[in-house]
Amino acid sequence: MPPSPAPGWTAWAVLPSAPPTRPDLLAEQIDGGQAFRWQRDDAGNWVGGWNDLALRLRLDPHGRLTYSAPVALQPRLPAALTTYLGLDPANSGLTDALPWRSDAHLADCLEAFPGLRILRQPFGETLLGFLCSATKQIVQIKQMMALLARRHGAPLDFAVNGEPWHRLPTWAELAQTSEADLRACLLGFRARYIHQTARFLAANPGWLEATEQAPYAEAKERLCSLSGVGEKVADCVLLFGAGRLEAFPVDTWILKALARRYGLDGWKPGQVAQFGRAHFGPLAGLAQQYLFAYERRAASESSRQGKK
DNA sequence: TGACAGGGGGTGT
DNA sequence: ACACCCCCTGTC
Repeated sequence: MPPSPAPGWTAWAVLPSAPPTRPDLLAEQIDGGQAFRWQRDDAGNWVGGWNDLALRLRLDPHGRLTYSAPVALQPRLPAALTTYLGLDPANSGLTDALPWRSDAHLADCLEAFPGLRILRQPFGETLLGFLCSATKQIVQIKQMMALLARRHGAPLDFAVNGEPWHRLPTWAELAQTSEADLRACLLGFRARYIHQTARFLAANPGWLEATEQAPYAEAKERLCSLSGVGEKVADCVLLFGAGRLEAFPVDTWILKALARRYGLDGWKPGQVAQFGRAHFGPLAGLAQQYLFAYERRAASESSRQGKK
């Protein structure tokens, strides 16, 4: 039996809470390593989602962010989208509290990516994404997420590029999935981490919710007790999935960025993290995202130049 | 066009 | 320090 036809999508509507932006900044915002579920559709729009929500995004000719969603989801938008994109009023103007006045490099980064926000994603989905991230690039992590969703996540009631759209599997669903089936989603050695974490979460109802609510230090300690979660992954989950802007994930990009821009050659991740918290303050995670974006762009520009 | 390294947004031992 | 898995990318 053929799938039922996809219901209609709403007309494109402006999201009033989003300041005008540029295509490259929108790409950095939703596809720059905070989230792994956004892709282009046949028309070049962004398509993505979280939980049971999915929608399309594009900029209108004035650079205003517009969205279109399956009609059934319309009542829950734009509030959910505003929160997801980190555009709630409480998050406005936070960059001004960063020490850019005394840090010329940070000032450059802020200027290069005006309006960049920390996303506010579902906690459990963020954990899944970053459990997959070890020694993987964004494109590969997105591939794992897409396979996990297609094979183990519930289909939602609409199609993207002619394919039914699936939400990510819940942790309860992952607990029912064999490690071999996870491996088949190109997870490699990460399959065991996810399998073990899923079993643990299934055996400890409420544990994830309590972790999300806990104070930063306690939440990080709890996350680090999970299989496959170290300091870097824990900080990513807390930053991008719980709005903890004090979390300062140190990955190889940040290691390189601080070595090069702040003279921290040879410093170890833990030392760099300590420097970050001391130098950038309680919003260190926000600063981190700007440094990260800046360093990635610099690397891609120099590699493009290096080619003939 | 097709192999073939090399390396990749870490964690665990 | 290394292994872990294995896909992507650049290169020949």
